[in-house]
Amino acid sequence: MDLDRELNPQQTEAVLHEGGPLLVLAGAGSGKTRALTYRIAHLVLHRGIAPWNILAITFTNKAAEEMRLRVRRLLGTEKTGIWVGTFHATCARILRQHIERLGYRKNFVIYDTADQLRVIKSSLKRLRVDAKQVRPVAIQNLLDKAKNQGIDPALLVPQQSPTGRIIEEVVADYKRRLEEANALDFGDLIVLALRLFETCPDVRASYREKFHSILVDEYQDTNRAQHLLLQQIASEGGELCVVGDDDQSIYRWRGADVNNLLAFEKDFPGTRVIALEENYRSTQTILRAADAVARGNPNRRGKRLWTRNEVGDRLVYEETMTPDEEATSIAREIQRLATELDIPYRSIGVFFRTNAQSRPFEERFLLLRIPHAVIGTMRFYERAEVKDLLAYLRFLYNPDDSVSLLRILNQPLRGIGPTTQATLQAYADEQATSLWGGIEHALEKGILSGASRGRLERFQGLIRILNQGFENHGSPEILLKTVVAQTGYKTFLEGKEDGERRLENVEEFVHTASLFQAMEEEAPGRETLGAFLQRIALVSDIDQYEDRANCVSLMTLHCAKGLEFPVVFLTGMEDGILPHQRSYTSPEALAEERRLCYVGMTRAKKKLYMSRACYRSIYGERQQTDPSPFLASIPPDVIDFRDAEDEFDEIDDADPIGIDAGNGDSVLDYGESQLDRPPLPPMPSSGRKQTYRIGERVEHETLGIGTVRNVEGTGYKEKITVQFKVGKIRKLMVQVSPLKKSS
DNA sequence: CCTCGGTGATTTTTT
DNA sequence: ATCACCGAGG
Repeated sequence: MDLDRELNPQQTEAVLHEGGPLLVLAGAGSGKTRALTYRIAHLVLHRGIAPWNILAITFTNKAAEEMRLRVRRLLGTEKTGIWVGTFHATCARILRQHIERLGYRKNFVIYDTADQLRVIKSSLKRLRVDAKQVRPVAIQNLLDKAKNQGIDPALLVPQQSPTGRIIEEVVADYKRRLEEANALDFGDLIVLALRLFETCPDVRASYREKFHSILVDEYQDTNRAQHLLLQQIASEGGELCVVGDDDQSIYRWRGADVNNLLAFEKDFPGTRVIALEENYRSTQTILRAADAVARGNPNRRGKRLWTRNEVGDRLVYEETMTPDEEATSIAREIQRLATELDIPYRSIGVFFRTNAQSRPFEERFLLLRIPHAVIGTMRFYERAEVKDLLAYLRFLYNPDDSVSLLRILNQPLRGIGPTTQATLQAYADEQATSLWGGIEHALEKGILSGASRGRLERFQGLIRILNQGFENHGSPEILLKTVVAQTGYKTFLEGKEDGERRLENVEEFVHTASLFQAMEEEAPGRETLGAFLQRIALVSDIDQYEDRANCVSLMTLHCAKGLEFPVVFLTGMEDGILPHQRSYTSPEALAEERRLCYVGMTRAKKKLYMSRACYRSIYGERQQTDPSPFLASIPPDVIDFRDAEDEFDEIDDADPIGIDAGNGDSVLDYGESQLDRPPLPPMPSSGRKQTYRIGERVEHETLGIGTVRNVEGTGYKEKITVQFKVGKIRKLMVQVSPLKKSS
């Protein structure tokens, strides 16, 4: 390991730093992963720190895997003993050891978002609350928000609101249900680890001692709870090193708080700050354009990213009429790149803001036979058949997991339907036990009658057989095979729609289990199953993303974080799509959209394309679009305007629309481009401003008070979408509707 | 108990 | 456009 030759001075400094906290501000493509892995290697090889005294936190499991690999290569050994993982995985690992100290049983399961929603819905039902009155996702958001901040969800229940009491009850019931099921949601993993350290000083002390050296990647995307956790385990004598980039903070909606990064020195006094500003990834042109976009935001730490790379090509911006044409045009360009320039498909990334935008690309690419992979849609473990089987495993691991039990009770069908389930649930509630506890109790006491009793007994018998198999060899693979065989799951699938495909998924799942088995070193048993389930609960699809196949990668901007491609297509550069409609609710949300744009742009190494469709269907309704305001920030001399129609007239009286954070002299700095112009009649040259803004309150003669959700068009074509208090959503023509502004 | 069709609501990003 | 939920009929 030759530091001087392989690292720049700032990276070297980050690697060598000893003692107090270290904050590395690492711009896009500045080789931060390199610095991090070298730092780890240096700790072990030259400073005599034992690998098991090192904790490295990454943002995704994929990043963890990669770091593990790189560290292994540097250290030259297979088993390093270093803890590398996401916050969630790390906390799960800690809790697996000590959760009994918090009154939970050791065999806890992890509830994902869907499981969480099931619990909330059943709580609502139990409390006889109409799901329309209190939306389940609203509860879910509240729970999430609280746990991300490390506070009790009860504290976030709105006190004034008429539904406050109900929400309070649901939140309390949710908590009870999860405890009863011995289940933790994602937020709990962090919060409970935090509580473990707070309430058990001895445990905390042991981890403080263990983790002499802690490294955290993507620090800008940590939330409050994670920050607190770090404060708990980072010891005074130890070394804490965090790496991040405030310009790439894109998970605010998930509770991430850039202030963790911005105010790091305040929370950890004596911090040394190092900035990595040399970019090794992109051309000068791409960097210049991206930097200009980033500058549109206030409150940045600010940095000067530079590169020794070539100037490179200008960016290409293209407008088409529809998303289909956008996809067609990009598909053709990709073909051209592949044939004329010999660019392999795998070096091309196509990004979009929302998953829903991927469809036209998939269709076009399929048609033109462009090999492609959509990253991050319909995760494997979310497919019904996989979830079913997983539920069996989870239930066998933890019989109190009622969500899983409810899923498998009648799957495959065995005549234990909703009615029976409700009866059983009511009985279990009465007995203050989990659903399975209630069922066993009911069977024992002979409370149930006739048919359903027999069916339940048969189910109980099945579970007994499975449990026996589990005791004999707890290997997930064998257990899974037993489940499939004993339940007749394959037969169950055969008749169904898409049966073939689903059977394949079952096979694949079994295969995954066998791979997992092969990785484990200990003899299979309860622990193995627990570890297997935990892994499944915490991996996402980007983690599975393998770039060995020569495919064009289609993904959302969020998925693209941390990746790079020689050629990038940034699509849907439209106001309302790239700054997403919903981000107009707050300046912070809007700033995040700009960062998202920045992240997308900085993924590109050589070529960056941006595009927009002038019309897009939203809610299945065709709407005109405006160019993304972010385009206005890009200096005109680095961008080529390519027009599908190839007509290019000047507009003289156009008003810039939306927020204008640009320097005002961009080619793209007009509100509407040629293609927007309606054929007839021509727009009047005056009165083209929008008179309403999103979020404004309005009063309608018959519909009453409402809030503006969307504004489209200007002048006599101005239309607003209003959500009225009475619950209706209406789209109204401003000029003709009996409307007035209200306060 | 299942399937079908209508209804209404709902749209960001995911550990 | 798509999905979840509900009630009616098989």
